[in-house]
Amino acid sequence: METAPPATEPDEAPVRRSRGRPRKTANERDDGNRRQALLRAAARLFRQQGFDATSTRDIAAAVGMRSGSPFYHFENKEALLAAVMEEGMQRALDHQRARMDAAVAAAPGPLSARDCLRVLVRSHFDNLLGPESDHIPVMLYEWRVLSDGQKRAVNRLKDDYEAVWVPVLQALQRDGALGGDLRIARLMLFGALNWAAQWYVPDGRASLDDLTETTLQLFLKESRA
Amino acid sequence: METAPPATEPDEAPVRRSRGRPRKTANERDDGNRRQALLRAAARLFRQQGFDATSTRDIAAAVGMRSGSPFYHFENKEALLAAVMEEGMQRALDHQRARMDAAVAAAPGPLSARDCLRVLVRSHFDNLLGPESDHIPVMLYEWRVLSDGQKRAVNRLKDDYEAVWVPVLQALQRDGALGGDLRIARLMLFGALNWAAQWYVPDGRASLDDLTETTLQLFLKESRA
DNA sequence: CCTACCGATCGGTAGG
DNA sequence: CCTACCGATCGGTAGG
Repeated sequence: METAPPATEPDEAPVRRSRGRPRKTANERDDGNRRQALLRAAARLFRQQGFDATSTRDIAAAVGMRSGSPFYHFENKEALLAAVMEEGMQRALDHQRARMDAAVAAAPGPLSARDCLRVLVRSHFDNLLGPESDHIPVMLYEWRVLSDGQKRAVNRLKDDYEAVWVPVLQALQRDGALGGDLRIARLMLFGALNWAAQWYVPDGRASLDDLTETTLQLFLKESRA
Repeated sequence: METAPPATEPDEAPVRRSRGRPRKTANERDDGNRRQALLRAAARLFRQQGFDATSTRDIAAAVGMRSGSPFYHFENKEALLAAVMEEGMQRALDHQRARMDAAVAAAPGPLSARDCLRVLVRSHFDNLLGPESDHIPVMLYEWRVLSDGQKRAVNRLKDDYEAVWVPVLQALQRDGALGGDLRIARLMLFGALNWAAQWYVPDGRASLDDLTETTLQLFLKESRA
């Protein structure tokens, strides 16, 4: 069953007339707004209480809807969770790319592997711990709820995300700056970073920049070169 | 309401007579068996499916009980979870101490900080990934379910567990073998280790010894000395 | 520890 | 997107 577009204009539509060209597809725009609101509320509640402990009624109430209405936007509760994760991963990927591009553009010469890692770690902390960043923790801690097909969809994005890291870690290992088996080193690095979702408090003693510096000091040795 | 001891002997009691001194408190012994069976089944199911997704009926069925019977042994579902975590933490602590004592006894001279860390990491992997080791992953991933009082009880054990690590990490940092802020380094180290509960498969390519070696190679630099 | 049961909650739907 | 509703499941209990 697909979600059909609403057949009628809501009668609480804004009274103010649109100037200039007509608002295209007021319904669609509203639809997008409500859908986005649901995703944001779901991400926050899923993170705070867990997927199972959050009822679709909780989510509906958080955005001022009645209990049945979320199912107008999402086929079921699982699909809502999958959408939270996919959007989170897509945004994380976009953010990572933007940060890398900006760093490359800002640097006078080519970036060292060390500099690349700094950018990747810093943007990872943004994605994990920054404002409005519940999506990724939800992905990390509610993974098992997804169906196999949903996992595959999110995994495609995760692969893209990790693909940026691999050559950087390889280069660091070649330089002797990173020890251990590469695959396990990567998993442990992500573990160290992702674990911060469990203990980091934004107003605490350390900023995300501080975390980033500590990460580099902890994981990198002096290069051979 | 407290769980009262059963007023009657179960009539499926073993027919064989006890020789020697009478089995003291046959009920108690049986009680312990059933309680232990519930804890094991609960740990396994909580880990596989999550706390909320596991019904007390699932747990009862797993040990051959009817739906209401777990509540003879545990006041409620939360208390069962708390017991799983407390037992897991207590056993982990015992295992850690035994491993350390054995290493000290086996060594010809005093243990280096590096050797201590190796023992601690290795025993941590046992606790996290070894056979019959669902309790600790459950503790890591269902923490938020506990009440404040339950958290406090488990935290006392966690503090004891971590207390063994702190001087070792301090010594390594003094030697220049460990970089970064000490508190954050500790959290990141535990993150790297604990994350393995998400990806490690026992029959896979790496043994727990392999994981331990990679951990040391990844986190430790050459000592200054 | 079982039998029999209850009240509450929940995901989801029909129909507008 | 709301109203009204349903079937299923669940944690937990009384009484033996």
